Amino acid sequence: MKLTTTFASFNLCKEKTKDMTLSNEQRQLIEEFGIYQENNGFQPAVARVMGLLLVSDRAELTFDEISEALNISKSATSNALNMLLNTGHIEYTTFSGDRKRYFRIKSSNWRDLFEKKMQDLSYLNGLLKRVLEVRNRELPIYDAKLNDFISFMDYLKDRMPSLITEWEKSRT
Amino acid sequence: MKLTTTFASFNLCKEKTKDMTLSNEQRQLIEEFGIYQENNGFQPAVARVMGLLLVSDRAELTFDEISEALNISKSATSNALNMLLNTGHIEYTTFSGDRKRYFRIKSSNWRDLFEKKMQDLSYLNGLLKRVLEVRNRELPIYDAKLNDFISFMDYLKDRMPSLITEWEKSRT
DNA sequence: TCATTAGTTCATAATTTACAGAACTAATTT
DNA sequence: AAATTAGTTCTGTAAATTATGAACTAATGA
Repeated sequence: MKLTTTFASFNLCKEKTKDMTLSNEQRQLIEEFGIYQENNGFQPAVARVMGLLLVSDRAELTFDEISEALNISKSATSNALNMLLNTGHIEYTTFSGDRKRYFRIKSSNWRDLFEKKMQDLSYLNGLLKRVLEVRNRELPIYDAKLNDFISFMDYLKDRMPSLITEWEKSRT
Repeated sequence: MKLTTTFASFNLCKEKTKDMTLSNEQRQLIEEFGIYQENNGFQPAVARVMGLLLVSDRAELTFDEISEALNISKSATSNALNMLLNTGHIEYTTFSGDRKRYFRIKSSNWRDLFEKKMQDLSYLNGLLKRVLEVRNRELPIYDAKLNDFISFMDYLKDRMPSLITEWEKSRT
């Protein structure tokens, strides 16, 4: 364990009031969120980094803080951060006179995440439409059931913009 | 390659008109759907079995037909079918005087699949609510953004039943 | 000029997974 | 009683995944 807390004499923008110690609930939640995101196709370490940036009291963390908080090697940290940068899940800020990068969850992340889930459903729907085209069932009942699902997905996609508008109105 | 087409003299319920040969488009679609379902956490072979049962001209296929059509071993077939039975994605019928089981995609599968996607979002939302509870951010803007997402997910969940009703009405 | 910082890249080790093949079972048929 | 059918279960393994540690780079600081 290394002491990382430094007392810089001037501290303009970086919110260094909080230190990095995580409560047990925070650690627990990082793991649960991590497993959730593993199931969404993220590598374990990548998923934990997302979790840490999400539950940490500090919104922005440095490379070393992440590496130490999660007890993962520098290479794993490097790999995870670049992964998340490339996929647009995180971003970083810098401060003049400080070589470190401060990583945080991208603010647009939530809307994007939902957008992606919808696009995923849309892709599935495209596949299912092709299924109807290529298969040749004797009984029309099977196609009818599949058509129902496709139709509902299309309906949902159509209604989504107005749903968002309604939601925005509902919370003024 | 083995000849599997048998000409039973009486053929009451089983739709044996079609044989099992798959077109190139069908094979292609099995792979694409397979990859899609791999990304949803299914094992490759399991995902291919789902794909086959989806795109096949025959709605119901036997163990051996599946094994041969996909060129996977009996153990892989057994494992895949039991997996899919346990998770409720497929079911089977039997016919008296025939020891084979005829596997097909569960008819409720589409609604269930959508239901599951929604439950997944709901679980994520639960995690994010806990995130707000355990973390202690200086700047309220971060919590506000997360709250927006949570709020929209809750709204969507509330509206879902009425959306389904509206959709049903819209297609009479 | 030497040391330190903030990472990156590479080779490799440790797991994990996903399947094949063979041996097995339990029921049915010959 | 022997053979066949319709699978299941077990063992081994090839391949893929994931992370580590060490060596490296490029910039800054003493």
